Amino acid sequence: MLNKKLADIFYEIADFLEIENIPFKPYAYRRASESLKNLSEEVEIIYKKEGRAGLDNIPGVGESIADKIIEYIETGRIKSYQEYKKKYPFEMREIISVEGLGPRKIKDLYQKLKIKNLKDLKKSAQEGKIRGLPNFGVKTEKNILEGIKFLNKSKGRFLLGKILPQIEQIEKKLKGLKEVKRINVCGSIRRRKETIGDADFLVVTDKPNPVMDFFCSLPEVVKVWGKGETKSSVRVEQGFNVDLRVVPEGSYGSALQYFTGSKEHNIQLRIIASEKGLKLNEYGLFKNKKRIAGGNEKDIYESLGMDYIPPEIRENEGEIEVALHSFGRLPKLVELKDIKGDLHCHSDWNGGENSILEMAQTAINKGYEYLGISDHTKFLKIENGLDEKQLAQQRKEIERLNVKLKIQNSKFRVLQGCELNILNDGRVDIKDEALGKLEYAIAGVHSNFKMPEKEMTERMIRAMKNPYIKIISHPTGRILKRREGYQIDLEKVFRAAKETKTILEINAQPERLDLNDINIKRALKSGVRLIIDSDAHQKEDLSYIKYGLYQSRRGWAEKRNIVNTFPLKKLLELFKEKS
DNA sequence: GCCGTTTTCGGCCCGACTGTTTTCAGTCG
Repeated sequence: MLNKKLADIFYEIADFLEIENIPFKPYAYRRASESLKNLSEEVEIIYKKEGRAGLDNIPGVGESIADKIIEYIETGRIKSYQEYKKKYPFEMREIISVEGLGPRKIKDLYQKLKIKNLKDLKKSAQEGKIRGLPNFGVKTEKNILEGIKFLNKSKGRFLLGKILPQIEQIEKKLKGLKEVKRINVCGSIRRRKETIGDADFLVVTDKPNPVMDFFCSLPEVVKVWGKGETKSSVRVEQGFNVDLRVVPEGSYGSALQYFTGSKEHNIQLRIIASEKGLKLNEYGLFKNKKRIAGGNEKDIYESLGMDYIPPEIRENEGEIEVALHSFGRLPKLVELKDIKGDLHCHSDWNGGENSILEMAQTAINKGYEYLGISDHTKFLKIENGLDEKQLAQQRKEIERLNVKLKIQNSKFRVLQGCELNILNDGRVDIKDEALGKLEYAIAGVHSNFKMPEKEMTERMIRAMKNPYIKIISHPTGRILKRREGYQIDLEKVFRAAKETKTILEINAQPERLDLNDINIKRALKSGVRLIIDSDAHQKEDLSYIKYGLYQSRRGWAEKRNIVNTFPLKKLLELFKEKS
């Protein structure tokens, strides 16, 4: 957990340096921060194993930042950071989340009005005290108030699973216009990040006016922030902003590349361009004044001597080096059509909405080969968890259903699993004898989330040693925007998963997405097998699988890494490997 | 503060917009 803490500290130090108008250093600290956040190993372990040299190998970490990391590992604090905190005792990260405020303005607000947090800020703005400050005005004051309101309402980010359907609907409507020649959504939505700040559309059209008119008067639009020939910006009823930009056909590819991001990816790309004596911006890739690429995105990457990089992995997490053929190759990312089944869903046997038959029918319509029913077990009374006897009864129903399917000449099969509860000591709530009669069992932590890290890790590893438990569900327990995951040593969990041949789940519920992208990448590095599961509680939820798929693509997963891309026979053989 | 095969000093992505100014600083993506 130190990595994240240090990443936050360095990010804040960058803010402080910006306040003091110190050039370039903020950039260095932000880079180190980003690098730590995405590190697959904990810094204290690196330091213990390899000492200072190990820290020095972390990109963006040099002498001075290594010193600070060591200081923190050894003393639990960083002196220079504490001094900054004392000098600028305001809630930087809290206030900075207000749109339009950066470190410098925040410093002015503190020094002139003693504003220390969002509450102070709101009060001063409401009392009209801000408008009189140099470089502030009535409009800034008003924007601050609106910014605070927005923050309170939305906390700034939205789940991809809530936004994407809405955006796809708007895209479809815009596509229907005869004036629209090309359209794409870009930004973090195109990269399929788990949470989204806002949405951007890019459009090619000869007649921007009717397109903008149509866009700004969509029924879901509740406010028009601005409307012009090249850019319009609206708020939709769900509370997020959508921008639409019109770009010339010849710049469409470079604009798409630029507005898709990530920012870090783009910075790196521009550096590569400049090393080749080229200049890259949203209008194209230029050699001197001549545009050598821009019309489509693939040409940009190609002209820079790179393989095309799928949007989901454009995070400057090594994809650029690989695409440049410096080492390795880009992964051939898993696709939705590769998915052959779903092994984590719930039926009406434990209080779900739909019968096993209805769930199976939906799975058949999706083109799946198999569906695993994995209802909760008895410890979860609130979910009507099944006991050994009920599992046996359910088995009969599933067998009858499979016979019927066979008669209909369908190759589709329903499997019986269950979702066990990992008790405090790592045992589970169903007897082995009953587990032996199922095709597989999933196990997950559903209670006592606040256990200390060591105990939680041992708890989960003990469950993985159970030969009947083939899959661990939602391995970190996090719920987006609501709760952090449990304290758990994932490196140990990954190692144990590999040793015990236990599959880890990528739970595709939009608010879970657990494992997440970073942990998927780490798990794959450890040689762990993964599965994407919808955890559907009703038949419609089976389509959540795509959010897990996006997440696994962001984690560089290939088809071979994801076991529910395997045909049934191979999957069952895999289960037998562990026994 | 970091980085490096034109490197151990000198450069660090870049353009647009906003709100404040009256030529620009700060912020954003």
